[in-house]
Amino acid sequence: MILPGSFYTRKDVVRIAKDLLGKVLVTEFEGQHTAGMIVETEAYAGTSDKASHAFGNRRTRRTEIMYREGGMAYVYLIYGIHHLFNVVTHLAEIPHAVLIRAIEPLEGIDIMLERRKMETLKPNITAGPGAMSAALGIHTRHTGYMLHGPEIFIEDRGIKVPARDIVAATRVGVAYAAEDALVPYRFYIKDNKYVSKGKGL
DNA sequence: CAAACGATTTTCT
DNA sequence: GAAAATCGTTTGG
Repeated sequence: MILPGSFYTRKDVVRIAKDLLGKVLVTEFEGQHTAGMIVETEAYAGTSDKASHAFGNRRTRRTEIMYREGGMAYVYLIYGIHHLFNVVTHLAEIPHAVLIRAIEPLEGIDIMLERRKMETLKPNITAGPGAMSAALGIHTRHTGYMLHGPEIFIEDRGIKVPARDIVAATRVGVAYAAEDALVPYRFYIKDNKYVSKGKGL
């Protein structure tokens, strides 16, 4: 089943980040169906989190989407090259979000290979937020899209991830965030080949 | 209006 | 392991 809005509007962004592990992210762009199981996420806890774009209640055209009600996509460009896909959470006016960092390909693998210009299926096809977005065809133009379709949605297919298989770690690429770089807001499925190799602290 | 920079990936040594 | 690639957003004049 497709996750309902109530899944995203909960107030505990860390809990949502953990709950998203094992869910299936699906995109349907121009008739191209691709899907993968989420294996790695990071939580960004709004105005008090120095690693968040919304730190200090900063509202700009780019971050405005995080102040909307949970349940939509926030996609932005990083390093001028990579598109990163986030899920907006919490209620309106509270800018929380979960970054989806990696998935395990399930459907439309041939399409992903083509988008990534790869010959064979290797873990790095979707290991890492920029790579994953490229494989699924996600672009900054998709910011604001609802996460219950028709083009982007996240499903619960009954996959259960045992608590002992969820690993908490520090977030990647946020060393500038001082003490907030130390919080264990990154979650991934233990021993999964598609988890990115990015280093926390 | 100009300048600096980043929630990364790839390539080359 | 280190460095380059590359551009929209943010910030300062």
